[in-house]
Amino acid sequence: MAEAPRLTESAGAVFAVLAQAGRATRPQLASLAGLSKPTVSAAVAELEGAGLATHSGTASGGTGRSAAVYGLGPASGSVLAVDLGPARTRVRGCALDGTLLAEADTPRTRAADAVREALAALPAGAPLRAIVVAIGDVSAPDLAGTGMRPATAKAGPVFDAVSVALPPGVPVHLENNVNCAALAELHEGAARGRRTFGYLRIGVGVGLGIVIGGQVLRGANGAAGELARLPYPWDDDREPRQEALEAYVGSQALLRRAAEAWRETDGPCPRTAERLFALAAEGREPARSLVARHAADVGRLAAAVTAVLDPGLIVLGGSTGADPQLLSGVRTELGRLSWPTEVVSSQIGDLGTVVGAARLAVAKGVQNVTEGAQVKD
Amino acid sequence: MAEAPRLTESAGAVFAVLAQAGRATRPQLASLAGLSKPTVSAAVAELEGAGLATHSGTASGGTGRSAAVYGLGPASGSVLAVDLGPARTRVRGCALDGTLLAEADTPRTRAADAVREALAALPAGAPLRAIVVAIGDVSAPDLAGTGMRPATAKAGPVFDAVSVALPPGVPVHLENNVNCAALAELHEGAARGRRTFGYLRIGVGVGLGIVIGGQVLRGANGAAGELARLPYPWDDDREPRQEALEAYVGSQALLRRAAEAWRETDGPCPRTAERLFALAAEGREPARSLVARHAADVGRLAAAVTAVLDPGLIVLGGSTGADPQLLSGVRTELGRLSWPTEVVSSQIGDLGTVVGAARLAVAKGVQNVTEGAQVKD
DNA sequence: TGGACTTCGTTAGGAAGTTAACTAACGAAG
DNA sequence: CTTCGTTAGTTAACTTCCTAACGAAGTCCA
Repeated sequence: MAEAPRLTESAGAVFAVLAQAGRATRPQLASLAGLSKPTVSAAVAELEGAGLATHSGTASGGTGRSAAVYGLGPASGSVLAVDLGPARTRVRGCALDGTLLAEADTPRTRAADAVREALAALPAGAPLRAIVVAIGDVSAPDLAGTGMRPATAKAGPVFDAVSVALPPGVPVHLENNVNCAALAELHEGAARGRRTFGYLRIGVGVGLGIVIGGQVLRGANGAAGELARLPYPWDDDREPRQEALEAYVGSQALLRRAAEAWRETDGPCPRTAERLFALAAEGREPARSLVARHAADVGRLAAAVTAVLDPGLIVLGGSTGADPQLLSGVRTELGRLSWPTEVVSSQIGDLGTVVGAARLAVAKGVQNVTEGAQVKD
Repeated sequence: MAEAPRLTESAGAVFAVLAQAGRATRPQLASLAGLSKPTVSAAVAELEGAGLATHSGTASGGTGRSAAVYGLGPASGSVLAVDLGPARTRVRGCALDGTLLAEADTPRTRAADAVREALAALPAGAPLRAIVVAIGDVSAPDLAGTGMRPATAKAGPVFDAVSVALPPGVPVHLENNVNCAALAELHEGAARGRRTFGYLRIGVGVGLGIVIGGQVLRGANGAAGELARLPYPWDDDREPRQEALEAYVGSQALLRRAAEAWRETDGPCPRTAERLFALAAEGREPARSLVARHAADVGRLAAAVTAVLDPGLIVLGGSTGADPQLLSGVRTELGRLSWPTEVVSSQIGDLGTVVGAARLAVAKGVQNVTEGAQVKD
């Protein structure tokens, strides 16, 4: 790769806000970046020269002279987001303004194919600036040196399988899938406009994505939000066991309790959480009481989060957590136990993880441009 | 008050690092503030003119020309820290470099006297730039408008009693006492050099001060770290009750359990937690097993914190929590349940709260100088 | 069609800070 | 006592960005 033409500080700032806005006029860029008009003019000229911005039409704002509109140029390049989900692998390629450029979706086993497919669909001439891989595991610094690796064996093999398909020389960032989904809620979901909130995901397992001041909180071991480790059961005369909480509040446990509670007269016992919730929505017993009970359990989980963080907002997500049937039960239990805290359902479904990973990748990619060099971490 | 002579940005930056360092030469200021020598020279001249800095001797660094040393000037003023503790009220007046200028300590009932005493001992000519009041309560914005007030009735009356003694026109900041103690550990205690940790205080009640990236985390309601609201008891067949945890793990509960476990042959039953710990230190039963049990309980509390935050370090404080006898038991239980997390005992005793409040007040005071105006929040 | 008005973008002058080079002051070695 | 190396502080030229003012290019309205 040729000499990276280092940008001046103001040009970097303008590029960052241009990427965020997608397309903008010079006066808009000036106000967004907090710079003066002459400085923005100079910066735009610089970006245009480097191919990082292009003139893309004009905008007439009713009265007055019409302004030139700028968008990202071809040299700005793209980023890649990979969600190594439990069942499917989802890949997205995006421009630095967040535009979707390529998409792929395969079964987990064909993860590398999905990556190759998406890479092939990206524009060839421009640089790939960052890769974010979302995994259902805590990640740790790679012992070898530069990169990151999943901390446990859980996500290791799939990650390795995908790694071989990734182009060399591009910074790869590992991120927890719940954290990614939280970012998706922050940017285009139920937590838009917030600076601090918790994204509580309830499905087969439980997890929490913490956003404080617009930033994901990762923790010293990248394990912040790993609620499965909350002490449970916990009472004067009971010893907590490791990971017992997940076995209790996860969807497996929900189905197990359904099997126990179900009578012959209740009809066929549901095999999936979705089916159980559907029956509950029809008001059928014992589905309804099981779901109500589940809501109280989730409310307690939320109370544990609130007791520590007091985030002000909790977004419920995940295969069982996102169901609006839970909302009132969760709110009641949380209100009973803890601080006034808003509770809403996720607005983004299964795609949350890729979407959030793409947001993160875009942010890394923009950093890569504005800081001129490879971005570490 | 006369026209506040607004400082230039660089002079403000230099003042901030000078306050932090206490005394420094111009080259030191340049490197600390990240400014060039000429700029620092200009800034120092500006500060000296405003009385915010004074020449205070020279430092010869072995070889080469000896540099002029500067310290804070008389116009830099002072700040006040007030700890409204459950038994005693502690007040400290400090210069903006942290130097202790005045100190007072009275029973809780004579809080206003302590404030007046300390105020009288502060230099008269210079402005009082900030007041921080530490209380054992969550604080909320004052309904009247500008200030803050304790959120519940718990600390309200004492706060009002102190308020009348505070000079008008000085920004008052309320802060939770546990958060203050956490700041003390951060700056001059067991968490020195850390950026993120949790300060777990166990005494009559339980509380957690959270420091992330050197900043105290307050939460949406100022209630972050109010662990008393953790769901407890919690099991498949048990309903959590509000505030039940504090009644269980607080020192009252410890003494209640001691009374239950004590036999005639064990000698006199201890009336205070200190006495119980002393007996345990001698290896006497049942004190030893009660303390061991308490350690496991604290470990579970720590595990709840770790599951949410993964802070990497937990500092144990408070009347029972700070006892080193707990350490190994807490570490064992925490290690069993959660992530690798360092656990150490507090290095600062009862003074932690005032010391931390003073740190906070100094920070506010420096902001007050560099930003020229009243600092809100 | 031609002001009147509004907004865009550029030009000119100034404020603030940086680098580079120079002078000033101090200690130690000859 | 001089000389040399080292560090402090100043001066000068240059960079970057801002404010202010002006010319350019639109819309609105008679």
